[in-house]
Amino acid sequence: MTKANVRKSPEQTQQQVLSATLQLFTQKGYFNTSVRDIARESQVSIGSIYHHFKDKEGVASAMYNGLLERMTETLEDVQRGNSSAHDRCRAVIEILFKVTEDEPQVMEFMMYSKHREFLPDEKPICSAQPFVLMREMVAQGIESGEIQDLDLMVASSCLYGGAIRMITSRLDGIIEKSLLEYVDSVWSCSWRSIAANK
Amino acid sequence: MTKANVRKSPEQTQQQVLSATLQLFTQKGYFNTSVRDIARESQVSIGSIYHHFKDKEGVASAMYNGLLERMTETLEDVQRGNSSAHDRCRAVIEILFKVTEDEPQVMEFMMYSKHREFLPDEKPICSAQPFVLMREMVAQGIESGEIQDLDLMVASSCLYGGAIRMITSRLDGIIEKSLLEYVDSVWSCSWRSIAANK
DNA sequence: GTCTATACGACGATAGAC
DNA sequence: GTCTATCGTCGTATAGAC
Repeated sequence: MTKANVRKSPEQTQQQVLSATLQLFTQKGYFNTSVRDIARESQVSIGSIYHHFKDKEGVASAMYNGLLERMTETLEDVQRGNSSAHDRCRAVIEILFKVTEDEPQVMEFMMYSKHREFLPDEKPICSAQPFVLMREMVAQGIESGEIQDLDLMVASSCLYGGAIRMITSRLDGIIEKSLLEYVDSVWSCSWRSIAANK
Repeated sequence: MTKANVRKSPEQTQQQVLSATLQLFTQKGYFNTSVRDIARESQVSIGSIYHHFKDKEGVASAMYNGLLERMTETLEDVQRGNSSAHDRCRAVIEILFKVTEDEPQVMEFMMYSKHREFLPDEKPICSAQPFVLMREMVAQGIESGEIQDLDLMVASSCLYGGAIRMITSRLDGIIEKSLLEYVDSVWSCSWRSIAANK
């Protein structure tokens, strides 16, 4: 009775902090967000934040790696659930559009922040696991003959580049309708750009 | 003799500041760069910097708008120097690759920083003049029948998206060769993705 | 116009009680 | 594990001499 006056589990506390942090970082950016802001929004005291995370950078790092991991699992599901490069890559674009619509902050933080400015020890995002997986799908398509025998970076950039620009445009507010309405037309352009001639 | 003890023109002083600022912002980011840093690197005192620019944000703003203007002029040249959408858009991609190779900091600052975090009053970059021009070229191509009758955002994203990803990958160091070696293959993919069927 | 010195506030991080 | 109060640092911006 003396100790357990608060019913929050440690995991719950951490999750509250990470959730508030995601909101704040995507709204105002890392440097415009103070640890005090995080404490206020998450209803967790500064002391507790520093107890659970080494420092402010530690909060950002935990969040970043958590989101990368989630995204990696999603992409692994896509890989398992489809057999051809064509179907896999299309499913990837559909999933990315879906996440953009359902959790725009997640997409914003993953694809659209300059992590190196506040996480100097992380690899650039395009070297991170999800992007590696996306390129692997393209590589398999080249091997199987579905995709033209292009340089891997060229093929990946052309296949995913259009979709990624649609995502950033949507996050910037210059596309008003849901991205899901554009899946078909974007995909048919993207695939045509690199598909082997039958 | 009493007044003119320094032979620098005001324009030169401003240019020194802007040049040092571009280096610092692309190396360390806006928030990791202090006005003291700018003063040291540009050999201009803090007082003079605040005399010429309203504040730190003013320095960033002057630099950003200057670069946007330069880029706009370049694209207007491209527009005048070519007649078909095909030739114009190809020339745009070639110019963007060239700038990336010759002045990577310019490209980095223009396309790859989160301006809204430190220039909250600026429009998102994809609404800025150079991007508008790029989309206009696509719109003309749709009108003339060179390009399929797609949604303008879809067509622009697919046409330029591959090239833009090549640029960011190059800036991130995951492409080692000069982008100029990739112009032909990127362009043939990009154009194929949206070209009308003859 | 250019400079140096300084005021002022905010932030990250810690100490230490509970 | 959680909290409040506080410390020291650093960054922006200004004042005022030249």
